[in-house]
Amino acid sequence: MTDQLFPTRIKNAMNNVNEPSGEPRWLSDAEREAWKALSLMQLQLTARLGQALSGSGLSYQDYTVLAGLTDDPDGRMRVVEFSRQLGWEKSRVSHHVSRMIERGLVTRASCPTDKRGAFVVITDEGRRAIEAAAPGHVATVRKFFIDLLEESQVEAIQEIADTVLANLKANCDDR
Amino acid sequence: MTDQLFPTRIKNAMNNVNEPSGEPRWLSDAEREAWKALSLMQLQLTARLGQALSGSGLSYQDYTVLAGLTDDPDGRMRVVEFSRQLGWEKSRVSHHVSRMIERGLVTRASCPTDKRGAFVVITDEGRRAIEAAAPGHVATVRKFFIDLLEESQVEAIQEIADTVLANLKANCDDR
DNA sequence: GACTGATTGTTGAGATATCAACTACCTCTA
DNA sequence: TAGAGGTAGTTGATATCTCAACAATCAGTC
Repeated sequence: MTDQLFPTRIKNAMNNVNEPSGEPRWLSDAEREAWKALSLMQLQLTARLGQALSGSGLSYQDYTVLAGLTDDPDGRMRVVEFSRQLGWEKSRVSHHVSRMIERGLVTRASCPTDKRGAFVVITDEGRRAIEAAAPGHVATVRKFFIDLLEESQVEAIQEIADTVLANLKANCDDR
Repeated sequence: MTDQLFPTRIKNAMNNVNEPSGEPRWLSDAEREAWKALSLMQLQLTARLGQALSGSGLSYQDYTVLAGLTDDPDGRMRVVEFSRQLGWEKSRVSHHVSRMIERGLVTRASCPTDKRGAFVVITDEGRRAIEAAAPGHVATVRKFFIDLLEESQVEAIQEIADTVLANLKANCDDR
């Protein structure tokens, strides 16, 4: 019916690299709507999580970084590892960490085994900040996401994401 | 085992508004991992879609806007409607449209029935741009997402997103 | 050891997004 | 019709992200 995002109405395919011959396989309504709904959900959800955190003085991104650090016994993590785990560009990690350093939430430390490397280390202040924010944050995630879903749906998400991520990793370079 | 993002290690809950009494209900490993994987998937996927579009001169955001416009018979859409459909702040829509106007992809038009309102209207050039980009984009969405999933998984996504979005809408204001 | 190519992280410039005003208009009520 | 409160959209300042370039180091090979 509607053809937003992947318009079925557009029929004059030009410069079509991936489907060099003939008509491309357009998405069905169901496929298109599912992708749209998922994108919208993710946007609204992260916006909501961020706004619920606002009282704590942490952004959702700050929280994510600090949570990553508390996962390590020594409260530290390599920049490159953040980049991978969060799906952030390395420069994004670097810039964001710089900002967090200015606020006293984390520190940088050099890596003894790889002299190029740098650790991000959580400070006491950073630890206090996430400890204060965590219960409220988890409650928000529950209220707006987890508690709305059946266990099977959580499993479905995991399976889907794993499949997609594995495929992305397998095709890192090619277009 | 791991406790990233929602550290089970953090036990000293303070300032906990949402769970005023006692220990918060932390997320299980499965719940935490599923949410993390989903977030990562979305990030990597949109990054990949954007990078696949790069040859066309359109960003993923540009594509999204143009696709929304081609969905309308007159190739136009209200700013407020974009805001809702894409989950963008209205100022984000406004700024982005301004940039697209400079590139000749869209225009603004006043709304006769609501004099506060503004339409975003696709131009011929905008139409040419998305027509050129669409087949490749759809192919990318298929390659990295849709074609990897069973029909039942697409349905599951739709159901989950609908549930979550409905709940978000129901709790627009309260914290 | 020294060369080559890849990896790690930072930086600065430019692009994009958010936030808080602000204007203009609508809608409802009296 | 006037007023009050809400909605639509823009703007500018600020915050954040991306991209390309760069320096430093690593890993493998000769």
